[in-house]
Amino acid sequence: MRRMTARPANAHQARLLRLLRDGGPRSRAELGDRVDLSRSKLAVEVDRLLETGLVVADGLAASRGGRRSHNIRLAPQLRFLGVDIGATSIDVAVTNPELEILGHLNQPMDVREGPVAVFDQVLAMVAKLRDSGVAEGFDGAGIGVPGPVRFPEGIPVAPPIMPGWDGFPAREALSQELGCPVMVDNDVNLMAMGEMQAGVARSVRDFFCVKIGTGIGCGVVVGGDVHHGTTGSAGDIGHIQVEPEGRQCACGNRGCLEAYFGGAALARDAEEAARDGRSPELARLLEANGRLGAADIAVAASAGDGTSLDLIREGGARVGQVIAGLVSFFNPGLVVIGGGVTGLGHTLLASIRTQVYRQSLPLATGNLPIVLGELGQVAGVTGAARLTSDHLFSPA
Amino acid sequence: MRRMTARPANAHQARLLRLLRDGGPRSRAELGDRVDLSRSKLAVEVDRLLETGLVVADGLAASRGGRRSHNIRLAPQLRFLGVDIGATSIDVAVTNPELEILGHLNQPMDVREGPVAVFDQVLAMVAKLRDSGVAEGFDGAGIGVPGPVRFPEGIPVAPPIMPGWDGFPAREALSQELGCPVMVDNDVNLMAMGEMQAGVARSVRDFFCVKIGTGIGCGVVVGGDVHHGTTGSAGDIGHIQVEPEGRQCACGNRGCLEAYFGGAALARDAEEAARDGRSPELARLLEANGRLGAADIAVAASAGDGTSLDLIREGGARVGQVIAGLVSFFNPGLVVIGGGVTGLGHTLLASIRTQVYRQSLPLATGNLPIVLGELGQVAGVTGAARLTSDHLFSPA
DNA sequence: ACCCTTTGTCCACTGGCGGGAAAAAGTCGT
DNA sequence: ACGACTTTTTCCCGCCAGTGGACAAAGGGT
Repeated sequence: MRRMTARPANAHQARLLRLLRDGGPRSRAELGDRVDLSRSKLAVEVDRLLETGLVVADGLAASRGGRRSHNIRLAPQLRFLGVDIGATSIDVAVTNPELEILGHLNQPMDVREGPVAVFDQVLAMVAKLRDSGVAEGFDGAGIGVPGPVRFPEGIPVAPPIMPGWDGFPAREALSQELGCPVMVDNDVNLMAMGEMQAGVARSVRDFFCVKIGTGIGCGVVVGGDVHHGTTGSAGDIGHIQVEPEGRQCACGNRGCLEAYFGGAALARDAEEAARDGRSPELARLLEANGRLGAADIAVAASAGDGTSLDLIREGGARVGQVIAGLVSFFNPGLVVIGGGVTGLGHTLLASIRTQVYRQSLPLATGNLPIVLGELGQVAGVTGAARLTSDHLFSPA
Repeated sequence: MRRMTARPANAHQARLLRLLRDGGPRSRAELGDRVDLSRSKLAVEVDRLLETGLVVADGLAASRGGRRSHNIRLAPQLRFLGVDIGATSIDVAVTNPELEILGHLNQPMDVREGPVAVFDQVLAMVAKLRDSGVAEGFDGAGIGVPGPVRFPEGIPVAPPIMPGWDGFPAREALSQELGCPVMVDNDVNLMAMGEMQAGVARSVRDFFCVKIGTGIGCGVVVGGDVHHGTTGSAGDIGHIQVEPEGRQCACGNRGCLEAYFGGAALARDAEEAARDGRSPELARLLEANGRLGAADIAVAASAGDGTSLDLIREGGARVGQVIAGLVSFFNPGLVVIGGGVTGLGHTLLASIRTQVYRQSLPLATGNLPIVLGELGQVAGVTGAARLTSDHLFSPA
């Protein structure tokens, strides 16, 4: 089970591996066009990578009109594991070396049941994926948890919605179980990495990624790297105040963004509207399901329910208000909206956009796309796989 | 007048030059302790630097008990020029290679008079400094302007308070006049670099620096580098909304931070209080000076004037409210407050701190110092000198 | 067929770099 | 005051990685 995957010996090799990961198989010559190495040097480094087994030669490359050349590709049996632990569910996926998803499972689970129960569940899901034949062992795993993480160590710190996780040595524990290197980060940061790897943020170097799920968080990318902050809590925007002396929030303060928008607040508002009789549509859904969530509001809204539309618009305006401030501060090249509420779709997006474009200065917003994430449920696991592959594909 | 200063040939040399700049003269052996180079390699690189004239040998180093060694220092005749163009005044300073200020001039000047007039004034001040004998020519110059700058090109873009500067090729123009390389950046970014070079932010890698002068801006430092953002407008926090449907702001929106605090708003509020009869103290000062500024409010406040204290407290709370949000987002290791209103001192700081510590989560604020800048008026010019020296001390 | 292009391989030369040894010039103990 | 020991600088040799050119292999186009 344990698998000691080789690591590149130098920055050149690391560069080549990432090129092959992100651009797919190519010939030596095409690699040479991309890196600034002499032909001899390139040949030497590729040969060494072939020796370690990290890459293999296969098939002929498309001809460019001269001597035929063989393609070089990452060893096809490499497997990365991506785990995304959300507040209320777990995603686990296996990818090939190019970070394409080969198998994906999702299971509801409350993170508050604690690290032991959650990790048992994760391991069961991993076993199931393994049984399905997509992987035998893993060369690296990335885990996203819904709270701040002391980054290099991979240890959650003071996570508000994850009692029992504080200081839990997640990285160590899982590394033992899986027999491969493990990287841990905040789930929102991984979503950002996912969108950077395979989603809307490809080739954008400065952006942030707002995830609106049960809570609200934000992954910050500076110069292509995730910004963790001094204590690993960067992007924790759910408790920014949007209303002085506003609603009581679970964190103890008043008027936090999360007290107005995000899964929990939205559900509460919707249920209130259902019981008040303000929205017959929502009342009907509440009757049917026993409780309401973002998905129900989406349904009601698309059925033309005014109350639901108002809830989305008001929430979007609140989020937009916060984003507008952050855009002024950070001047990103892109803002990505993701998470459970993306089902609210264009109503939400329009509302956010209106607010941001109205409140920020033209220089910062002039050419600023605000878009929904492309990857949906696989953003987190893709980012997790990318995190661990970045680690594996860096000089030892 | 034109001066072609040599540049380091590789990253090792650049590293050595910066070590000598920031740590002062040292012997070869002490340099060897700091960089990971073999003795031979180090000797070769130092010899080359000696040949180019960027460094010189002088005097004996403090003995560590063996063969005596000579100190290596940056060529003492190197001179950097730092120019800080504020909204209402210009600072010009000349530094030695260690970025210590040898001569400093300050002149009031309204930036709205346009780039030509301002640059004439700058050149006059430079000439005066040159006449005073601190420098003959310059090896590099850094300029700070009070508005967004397209960074590598050194061109102001759409500066709200600087009509006539949009697109003005500041870098080119000044480079012609001074006969040396010129770097241009936002004045707030330079203040941040200054505090990082010689002030409170030494050895802090992630922080931001809020400058409250006529306007309000913020320099953002990530991993030791200034973050410019996609269009160069990162840190433009003066127009973050702090009050929905609040006061009309000059930018066209309502409720901007700058409409409540910062030099202009503060002066207006103070004059209003003076005329209302709410503050006899301020009325007296208004009578005496014809108008009021931050300094007058500081005087009144320290004389115990309640209205002035309230103004400071309320403004501090508003700034604190914005900073609290940014702290949650960015999770810095330090927040520096600088600019013209630092005269308001501890009343202001206390008010900001209260607000930030109350509104942000403990994980982000737990160990977060919020302090006044150390460098005051020389922060900008020091940062400007650092900017240009960083440029000069990087591989060609 | 012939020529040109592209790709892969080989090899000799160069220059950088590490580290040993010795020389230079101190400190410190006796 | 002298010798032993340290620290620093300088010199020098050998290793080896990387460069770039030559050459071979294997196509395409005319």
